Amino acid sequence: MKRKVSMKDIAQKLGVSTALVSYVLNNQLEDRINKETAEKIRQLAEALNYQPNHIAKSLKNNKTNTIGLIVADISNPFSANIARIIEDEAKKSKYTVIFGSADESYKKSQDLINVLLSRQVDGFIIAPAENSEKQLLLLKKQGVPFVLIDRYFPELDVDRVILNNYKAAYDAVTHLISNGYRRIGMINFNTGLFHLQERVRGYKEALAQFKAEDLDENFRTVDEKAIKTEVKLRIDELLNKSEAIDALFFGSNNLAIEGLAYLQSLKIKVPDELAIVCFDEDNAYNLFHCPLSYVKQPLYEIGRTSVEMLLKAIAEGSKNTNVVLDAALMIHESSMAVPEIS
Amino acid sequence: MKRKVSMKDIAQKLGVSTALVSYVLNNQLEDRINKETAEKIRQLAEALNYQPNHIAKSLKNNKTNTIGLIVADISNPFSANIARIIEDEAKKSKYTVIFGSADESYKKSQDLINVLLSRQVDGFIIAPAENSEKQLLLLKKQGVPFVLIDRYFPELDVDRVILNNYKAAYDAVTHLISNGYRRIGMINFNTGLFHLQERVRGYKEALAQFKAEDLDENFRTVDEKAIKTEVKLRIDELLNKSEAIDALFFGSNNLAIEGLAYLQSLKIKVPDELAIVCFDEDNAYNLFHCPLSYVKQPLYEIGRTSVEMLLKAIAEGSKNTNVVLDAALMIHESSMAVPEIS
DNA sequence: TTTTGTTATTTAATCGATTAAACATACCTT
DNA sequence: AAGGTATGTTTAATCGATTAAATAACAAAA
Repeated sequence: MKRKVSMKDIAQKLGVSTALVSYVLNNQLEDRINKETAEKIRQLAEALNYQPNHIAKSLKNNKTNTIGLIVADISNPFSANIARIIEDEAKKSKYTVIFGSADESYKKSQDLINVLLSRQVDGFIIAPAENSEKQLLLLKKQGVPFVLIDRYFPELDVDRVILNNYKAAYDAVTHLISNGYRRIGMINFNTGLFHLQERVRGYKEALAQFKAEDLDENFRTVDEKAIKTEVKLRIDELLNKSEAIDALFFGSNNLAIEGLAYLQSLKIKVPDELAIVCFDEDNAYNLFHCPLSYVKQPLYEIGRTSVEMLLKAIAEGSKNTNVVLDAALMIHESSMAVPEIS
Repeated sequence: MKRKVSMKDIAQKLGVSTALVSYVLNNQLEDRINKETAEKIRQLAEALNYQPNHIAKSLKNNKTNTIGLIVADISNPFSANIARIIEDEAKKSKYTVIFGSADESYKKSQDLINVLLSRQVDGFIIAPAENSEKQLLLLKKQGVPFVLIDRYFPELDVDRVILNNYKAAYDAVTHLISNGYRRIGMINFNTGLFHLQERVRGYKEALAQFKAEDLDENFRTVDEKAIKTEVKLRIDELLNKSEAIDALFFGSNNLAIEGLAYLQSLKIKVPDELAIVCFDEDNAYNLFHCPLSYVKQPLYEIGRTSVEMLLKAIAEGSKNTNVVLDAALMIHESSMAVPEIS
């Protein structure tokens, strides 16, 4: 790669100091600098297509204007959508985003954090992996600004933008109940991730309204690593019980996609044979034979708010702000069958 | 953010020079350095959790070990999947990825290139926007290493990893023909992007096998900015003709998703009423009422090869290598109806 | 004893930009 | 004429690491 044009090049060609070039190109000391000299510098910079070396700037300023974004998997639509929003928001403030996928592994997450730290990112936006409390605590102790999104640890007092997962699930299941469904199943990941537990809590709390005991009867979990096979098994279980479920609530978009694909292959009619509510939005939902009800996360708000909070934390230090956003329940046909009178 | 530990800190605490610290921590001059001194330095570095300042390193070495990835839109599954593969491949060689979405705008694309260049990325992987030939040519003239993926400009002699789009489309349509379909429609973007034109060429060439004239009869385009509304209009046109189409080929995943959602809402039975072949893979396809045939791009190969080529171009200069990969036609029910005998 | 070699470490320049402080010149004032 | 002020520009240190070249101390060879 050809050496790029530096301030020194400009300075030498014009017989001035690099300091002067710097002042001019940064519009500093404007009232002191000779207008013609300034103009000459500007013109030559333009002519040579001078691009400031951001690396040198960063070294001097101890500021890279870079955000490290750590998600579970950038190829997951949820992560990718958030990434896009964060990218755009960051750009508005002249920040650039470096991303990494942690794959639900706290080891990978730690590696990523280290790599990005050594690249002097000014702060992080993190959808943390399970068991990563310790590394986050360490990050906090080091005074590194960061904001958690999506996932979090309730006992960890840090900046975060999260969903009221409990309420979202509670509302979804209550909606099913009020539409007459009584044997409502839920499929969730078998995980310690708190935000997913909150969804379970919301599900059970809603169930408890009309069902005094055995709230676990129709609740199933699948292992994140064997999602394809286990979702099928769990659905089979729930459908082949003596009292088969009449509605099913999916705890995440991944689960919904796999589950719906299986229901499709079973030719199960939604909502007549089974009502459905999904968590998260997904383009894919539009291809299903029945318009799907789903819990819609305010992605834009999450992205916008997290960037805003991070930039504030970078500038003024963290205030450990806890922003809780509400989901919207998007109701469509999949949860609205007129209950049969039997 | 607390100031991070530097080599200077280590050097001062041990009363040695930073040079020595540098040599030790980089395992250089190993046979010259006193083993005990080396050990002391290593231990202190460990104890203080020293992380090298990659920015300083980059400035000195004129090498950032960073790849700039420019895609159309990181929130598009195709881009997101590629991004993930590139991330993993880059990591293997200790490279980090900065990404940006160009949104099919050559202006945004140019801005991104400038921002990433000023951040001294070592090279780019670019899925170029329409009309961006000039900026790519400039990049080439500046000696900036880059590899094009997905899209390309045939007259531009640069490194690239592309699909044989012509063959992919030709095979897809030939498959439909050999299954008895004769009135085969195609919906594509109204665009100058060469790779999409190649798909059209493949479609028409295949049609030409049994149809001498008016290859445009069942070909329609939609504007990228009005995809939702226009896809519906075009499908209506193709279905409401005096001789309605009996098969439909979508030119991209976006088009397929929108189109299939509309077909779903029209309750059109696939493949009985209409056969379908899509371009690109998408999770969403599994939710459709009929397992879909689609053209599968070798994403992993594209990602792996592009990173490999870029790193080689960074190290040794570009060889203007042109890698053309073949797609796989994944045949499922949507294109396999037994043709009615009439 | 002088030279040569070996081992261990430091010095100092460099990467490209930033910026406080110094310097230089011209012009006013009293 | 001495001092002050405004204008215009340069000097030099700095950010954190790298690395060629220099240095120092000592042992071995001539």
